[in-house]
Amino acid sequence: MSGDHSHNEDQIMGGSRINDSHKHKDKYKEHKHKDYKRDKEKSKHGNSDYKDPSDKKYKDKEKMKHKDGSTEKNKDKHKEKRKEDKIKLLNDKVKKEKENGFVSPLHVKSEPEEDFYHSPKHEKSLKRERDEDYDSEFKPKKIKTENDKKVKKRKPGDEGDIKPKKTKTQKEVTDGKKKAKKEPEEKWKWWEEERYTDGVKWKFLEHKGPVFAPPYEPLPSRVKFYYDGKPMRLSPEAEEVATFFAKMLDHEYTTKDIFRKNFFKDWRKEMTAEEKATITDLKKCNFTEMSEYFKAQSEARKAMSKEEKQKIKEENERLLQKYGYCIMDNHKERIANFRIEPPGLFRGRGDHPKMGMLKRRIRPEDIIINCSKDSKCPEPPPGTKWKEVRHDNKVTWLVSWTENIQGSIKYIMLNPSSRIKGEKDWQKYETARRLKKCVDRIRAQYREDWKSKEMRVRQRAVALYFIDKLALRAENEGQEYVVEFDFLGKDSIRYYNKVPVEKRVFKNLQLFMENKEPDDDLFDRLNTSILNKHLQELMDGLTAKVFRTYNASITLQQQLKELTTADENIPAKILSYNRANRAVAILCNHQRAPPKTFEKSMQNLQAKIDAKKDQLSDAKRELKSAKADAKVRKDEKTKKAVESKRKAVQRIEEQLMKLEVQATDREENKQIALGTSKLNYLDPRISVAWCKKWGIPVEKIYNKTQREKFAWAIDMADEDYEF
DNA sequence: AAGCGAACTTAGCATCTGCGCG
DNA sequence: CGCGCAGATGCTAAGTTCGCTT
Repeated sequence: MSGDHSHNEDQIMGGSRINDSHKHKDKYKEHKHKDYKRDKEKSKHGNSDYKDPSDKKYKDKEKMKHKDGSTEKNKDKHKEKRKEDKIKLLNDKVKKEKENGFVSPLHVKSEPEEDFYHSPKHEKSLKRERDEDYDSEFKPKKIKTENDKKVKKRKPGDEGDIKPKKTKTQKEVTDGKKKAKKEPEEKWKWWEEERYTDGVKWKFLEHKGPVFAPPYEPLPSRVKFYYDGKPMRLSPEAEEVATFFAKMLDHEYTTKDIFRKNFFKDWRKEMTAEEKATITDLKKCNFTEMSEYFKAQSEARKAMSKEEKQKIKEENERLLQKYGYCIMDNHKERIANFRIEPPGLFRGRGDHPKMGMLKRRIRPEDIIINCSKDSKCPEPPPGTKWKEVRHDNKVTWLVSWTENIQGSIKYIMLNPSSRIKGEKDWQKYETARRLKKCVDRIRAQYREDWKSKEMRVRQRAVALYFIDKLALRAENEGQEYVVEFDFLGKDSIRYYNKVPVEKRVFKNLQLFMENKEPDDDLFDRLNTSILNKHLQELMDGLTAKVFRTYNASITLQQQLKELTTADENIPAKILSYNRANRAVAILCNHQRAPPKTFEKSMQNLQAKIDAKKDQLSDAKRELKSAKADAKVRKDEKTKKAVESKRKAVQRIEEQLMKLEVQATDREENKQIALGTSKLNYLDPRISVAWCKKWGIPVEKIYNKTQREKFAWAIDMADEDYEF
């Protein structure tokens, strides 16, 4: 593997970064608000009833802001501002501990790796993409029929026999027209089939439509709402919205001004004229009875008998069976989210200006159905109509609607285990593998470009450097020049990192800052469109996020190689795996708040360990005495006793060690979330190969859902797979 | 060529589930 | 045989990218 830089332990397991970077509630105090400039008031889309005057105001305000910054030309700039990023350059002659030795307190807007995106399109047809993105050795086409290694080849559609794992569900599918085809009893290996090459996503698509949120059930009349101390009966519409608020009473955000203001405004819109006249001050509203009622309800639900619970479960299962699957091109596929999002109060992440707004109930009239012409089109609920039925096989969604908060479109799509998602995922990793082949060249080039006389090129090159390494790695070159990043990234997760950079990069950054106000764009000659065009020239299909995928996967592979020791037992190997995974998660800044129960659960585990230790010393003592006994008696029976004691000791030792490993793992994982990288950035074939190589059951690494998503990888990767 | 919207991926937290334990 | 917890799953917001439009 070529030019991957290796990380030193410090950086990977790194102390300060993680500690510094967990989210904290008051981050906005320091960071001001996440600036929601991107909010573009799309509400025009037929949701005018929710259009909110204050939104407009917000928008206008935004505009003004933009104006004076004179930086409003492109999207990435919006983003930069929005994030309120800062890069502080610090001259690190001052050692780490002296962090206030900033040479230059300049605050410059900058971007985290993925912020330079945004490309112009380059017409790359879907078709081409498909074909080229797969590495030839795994071209399904080839595999298509008979090939190969372990696969007991079978074409989908043949009669089955493999363990009918999914049989039950599969059976029913056949009710429709697909009957003839006889649905495969075994799992369908879509990865062995020919792919579409022309942007077509499917030929046949049939489904039952979405499941709507249950209608509102008015509160029993004994549950009162009080206004200004006096009980008040609300109209069902107003009451429903009030219950949304009541359900959140325990949450901190019901105390936030913006939240309350937005809620109150939207709530009033649902009120009758009289209600509106009466209820003019949210502070005078008392929702506690409602809140108590819901708490009681949820208690009651927990206390339900198991028959009742069973019944609910069965009902859910029925719904799943009916609505949770579709038929796409002769195969029954699982739908990811077949339930429409229920109404409620919007809670954006971070300091969202729209928090508290009413997210309205979606009705059939809001829904667009997508299915094939020759399918049985889903029926809208009696007495209603769909907004539209279309037959667009160039997209993958089955149902869509426009949401009223941001005006964006929401979709119902297939599960990650489906062919359509899996192929795309596979393709993503193939693109990253292609990057592997030319990453040295690309790196060499951007380093060269740091010296360019064209500002544009320099900026592009520095940006690319950050995209490549920054979030993902920090090289240790002398530590003489350090850049400090501090901004809010996706989901308002704080990104905080100090990165040693090469001198040239540092100097360039200083240059970029010359003659600029702290609020100006650091990369003023760069936008995502330029960058992306450039990337596209460097490698077909290259976009900024490919670097993330590549760096994540290559790091996993490297770390696995480095951390796995042949003579370790399985739990120890798994710890190594998790550590490798953790290195990636840290690189990608995948953090989590330490689980609320973390301390407690750690203590529990420690208690178990202590207990196990006691048990072990007991067992050892017994072994000893058995041995002594055997020495004297020398009969078969005592010999046997010694043997069994010995075994017991061994077993307990093993258990103890397992617990200890578990404790280590958990501790190290305190504020790291492994799931995201595992699911989205790590080529699953690396993990599968590792499992095969070391004889680790793949279940130890991937749970059921993950195995379903990565079925293709589990099936096709052998132990010498190399990313 | 920039701006926008559609489509699709990524993300962390909330809620649920089922299993091991007392 | 219920309880509590950890891990699994659900949910939906917030990203990226592409390509169309103007």
